[in-house]
Amino acid sequence: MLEELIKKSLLAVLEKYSVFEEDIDIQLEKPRDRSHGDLSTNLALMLGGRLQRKPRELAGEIAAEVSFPGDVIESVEIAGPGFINFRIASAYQVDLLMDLWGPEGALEAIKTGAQKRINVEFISANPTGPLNVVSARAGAFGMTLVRLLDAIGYDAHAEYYVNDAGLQVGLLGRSLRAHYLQLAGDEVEFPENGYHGRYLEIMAAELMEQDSLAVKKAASAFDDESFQRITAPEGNAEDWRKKPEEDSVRCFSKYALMKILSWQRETCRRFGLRFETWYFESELHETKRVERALERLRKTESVFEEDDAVWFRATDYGDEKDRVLVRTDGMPTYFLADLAYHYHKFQRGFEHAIDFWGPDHHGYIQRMQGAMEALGVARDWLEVQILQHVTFLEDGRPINMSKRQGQFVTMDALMDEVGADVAKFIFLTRKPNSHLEFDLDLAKEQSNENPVFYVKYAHARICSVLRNAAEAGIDPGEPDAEVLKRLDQDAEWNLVRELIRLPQVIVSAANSREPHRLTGYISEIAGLYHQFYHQCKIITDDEQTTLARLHLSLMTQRVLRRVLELIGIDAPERMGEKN
RNA sequence: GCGCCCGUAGCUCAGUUGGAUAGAGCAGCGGACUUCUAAUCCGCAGGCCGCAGGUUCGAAUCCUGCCGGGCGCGCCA
Repeated sequence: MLEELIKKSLLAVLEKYSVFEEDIDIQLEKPRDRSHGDLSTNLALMLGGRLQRKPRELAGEIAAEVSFPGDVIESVEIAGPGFINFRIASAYQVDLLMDLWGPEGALEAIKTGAQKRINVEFISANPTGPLNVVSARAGAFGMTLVRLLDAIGYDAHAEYYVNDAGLQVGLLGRSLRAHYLQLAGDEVEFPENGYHGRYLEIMAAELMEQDSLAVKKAASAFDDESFQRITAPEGNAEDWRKKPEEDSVRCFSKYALMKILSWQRETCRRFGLRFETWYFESELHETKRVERALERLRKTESVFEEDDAVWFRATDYGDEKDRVLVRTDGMPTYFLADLAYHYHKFQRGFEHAIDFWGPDHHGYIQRMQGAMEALGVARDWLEVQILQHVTFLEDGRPINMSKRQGQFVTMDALMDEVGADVAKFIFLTRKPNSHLEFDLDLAKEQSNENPVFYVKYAHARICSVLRNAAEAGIDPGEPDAEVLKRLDQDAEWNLVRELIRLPQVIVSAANSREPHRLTGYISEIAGLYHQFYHQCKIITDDEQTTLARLHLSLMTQRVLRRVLELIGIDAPERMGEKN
């Protein structure tokens, strides 16, 4: 690593001042202003006070004495109040660039994850309706983070938790049943707080037409292992209708759950989300994991009974209040099931777990981590990322997204209107913890001005240049260091300097859980390529120049593809209707 | 009331974890297509980084207090 080398060389000089490695954390950073060199350190400023020296003077001495092996550093200068600025030799920058070309694309060096297994859980929406746009944002973040973690050498596992055992599913069945009975002409009272979504009306209408064979067939959509436990209820809606209310509701619930999960899964596929596991809450109950988790927790003396309920002493673990585990009616709370779920996640051998939650769940973090701690799992084993809400604007006005009102923007509608790629890109331009305002009209009507096209266009433009080269009978072959070293224009080097940042961008995006750094990075790359394209004619009469610029184009293409792959966006060969 | 998040150009947001003259896109104004794709590029204009203190060589960034906005504070999930 270049930075390590510079630090080592600086430390060698610092010994004269009786400053050693353990005394100081040398910081190297890329200056904003390029005239300040490629890398800069503030160490003279940091040491000035301690050594009773003027920082600028000190910087001068250090700069004069420091030396580097090889021809890596071209120049060392002091500037400002005492910064020491380094200029990296262009030949060395070309070497760094070439590292990006191999099959691992210079990423071998950043694979620090040691194949540790990390579970990344996201979306986990209630199975009570189609996925909405909040889930879309979570999907874009979660899936990209999984790929980022894999890229730096972890074994990341995408997981979706299905709350199929709670009261909401019963309410869903009750609502579907009410819709159905209404269609069938029965007098029914709609359940209090029931689901009024149009999708349930449609589902009820479909049910009118379906015989038991059709119902069974609907279940066969689930072929993969995660969904083995999902089956269709026997018979058809007419049969269910005749049953006693409780049995009847159960059948309608089962059917609704099955249908909605098939929608959700299809929507995820369409959005490019690949979950390795769909984990069902009902399985936790069936396998007695909920009870066992409670038993285990009881042994820790952080459980007590009061008012006929069972409580977790969450206040001992940093929470504001103690929390109920088992309600007065003997039913476990969502919290207990969820904690059993996370404990099982731990038992399944994940060394770390990352959950993406909505902002309304942030008050839930303390009790969850507290309970895990009580069970003997380190507090930071579970990491919770809060994703702020998305406000969708249509006609300049926010859209009400309450499911209960039956009026919300679905993820499918979003993909229909703006496309999956545009949506993903926009979601990933903001950091997780900031609110996102998504103007639907702007995204679909003025989609040419969307940043995602800017990046795609840069990629397509490169493809076009390469096609033209091929047509002119030029075969650039593989990028070559000797050829690239002939680059001599500012626009070319601006691009080179940015391209070689790829590894560190990936590392920082992964470790900070901020995938939005990727979109910023490729927007920058795309911009620099467009500038280069305008400033430097690529295919010229000069064979050497042509070759060097084609190689630079190939490198840019490689980097754009790599990052677009991480985000899950298509890199088109040419721009057209579809993009 | 308590807790968490946010406040940066007219709008939407970045700001490399404390660095040098605070950036980009959109909107506005002015330029560049006989050209390897103009879905692009170049230029201009736009700022009390919510306010006030503090920490130090140095603060949009860290600490404290206000102001303003969002969310949470269930034996719901």
